[in-house]
Amino acid sequence: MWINNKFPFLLYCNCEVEYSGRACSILENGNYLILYKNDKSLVIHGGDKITPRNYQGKNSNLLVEGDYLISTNKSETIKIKVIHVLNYFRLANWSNNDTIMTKTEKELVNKIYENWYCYVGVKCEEVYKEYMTEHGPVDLLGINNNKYHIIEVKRRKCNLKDATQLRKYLECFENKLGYLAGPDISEKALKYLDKHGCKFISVDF
Amino acid sequence: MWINNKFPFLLYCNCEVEYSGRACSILENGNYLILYKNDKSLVIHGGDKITPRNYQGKNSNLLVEGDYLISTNKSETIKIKVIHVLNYFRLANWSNNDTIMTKTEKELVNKIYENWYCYVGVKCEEVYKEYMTEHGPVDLLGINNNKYHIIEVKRRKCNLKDATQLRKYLECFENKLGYLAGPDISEKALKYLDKHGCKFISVDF
DNA sequence: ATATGTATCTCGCTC
DNA sequence: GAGCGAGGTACATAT
Repeated sequence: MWINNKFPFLLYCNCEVEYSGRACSILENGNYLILYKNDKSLVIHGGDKITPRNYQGKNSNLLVEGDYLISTNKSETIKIKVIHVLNYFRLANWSNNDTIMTKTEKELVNKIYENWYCYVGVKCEEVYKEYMTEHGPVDLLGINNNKYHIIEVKRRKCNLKDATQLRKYLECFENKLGYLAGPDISEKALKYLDKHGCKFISVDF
Repeated sequence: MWINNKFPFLLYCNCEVEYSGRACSILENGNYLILYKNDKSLVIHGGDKITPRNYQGKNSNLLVEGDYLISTNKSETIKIKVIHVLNYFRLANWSNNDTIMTKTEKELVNKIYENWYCYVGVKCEEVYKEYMTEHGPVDLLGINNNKYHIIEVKRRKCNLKDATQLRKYLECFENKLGYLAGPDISEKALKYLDKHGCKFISVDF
């Protein structure tokens, strides 16, 4: 057989792919790159784009039936008809290290937290990070004289969706003022904030 | 040199990766799989997970400087220090075909559109798909006796975010009734709908 | 080019 | 396991 049960492996081949599960899809005949990883996740990459043509999450099962590779995971199935193998080898000692990120949302949250008055313009007796509400945790909450200052922080340009997310949190308080904080904001989002008496805070790295 | 300027190619190697751009990241030394595709996109895959450890969008530039691979795209830079090449070859005739999907949100929208009374329970003189409002297009809008029936459709289980999205659209109308439609709904989302006088419509493939 | 919304989102975290 | 939010989201589409 052209495949053994050793993994992780890489298979570059001419094939066709059928998927059925949450959705359904067909990938017509062509040359694609198939990876079966350490965590038993499966990805099928085409000649362009970053995202795979098809995939299966970790702990998927893979078995060979004649010329077919059959991948199953819960109620999702991928059927690969392998017509011609172009390249096949084990990816020995493939590393599972993760990328360590900086410039995260947490950094921006801390920046506002450490320089509260500078960004919010109101001195608060109490300031909380990740304050839990009925609708989930708010990034920042400051309390001044029984008035609640609620801040939703984004590390990228804020959009309309972010503004509505803020509003969701505002519903949890009575005497309140809402803020959306980030490096930039879209016009629609700014208008929405204005309309609902909320403010935008410009904060960057 | 261990690399020529032919692409698309595949490189399995021991390396370290540094990224700087919208964010910053470091990937410590290990064995990773690097793909440079037809569209000049770059992906660096680790031994687990579906998503790449690092990537560059289409039309990125790639050049070799000694032992370093330098990828640039607009203001984003990836620097790969290649310590040892484990495998390297061209991916000749790599196909750019896309997966053809079925069971999409559009199908569900059409299903409700075609069987309006069956799902909504109200006969409407006018029914529109993708009806444009100040806050963007609503999936479905039905008008009956000057009352507006607004439906937000999801192909998967509906959540709280979906319910708040619906509410955003409702702000654009006066005499209105809101609906969230999908195969299933989370408890919190259902409670939220209830609280705001909206309904859930169960629709499936 | 910018803006907006979807995704078999994926992934991590919390309950 | 379900639910919720972040993401250098990526990607398609409309403007």
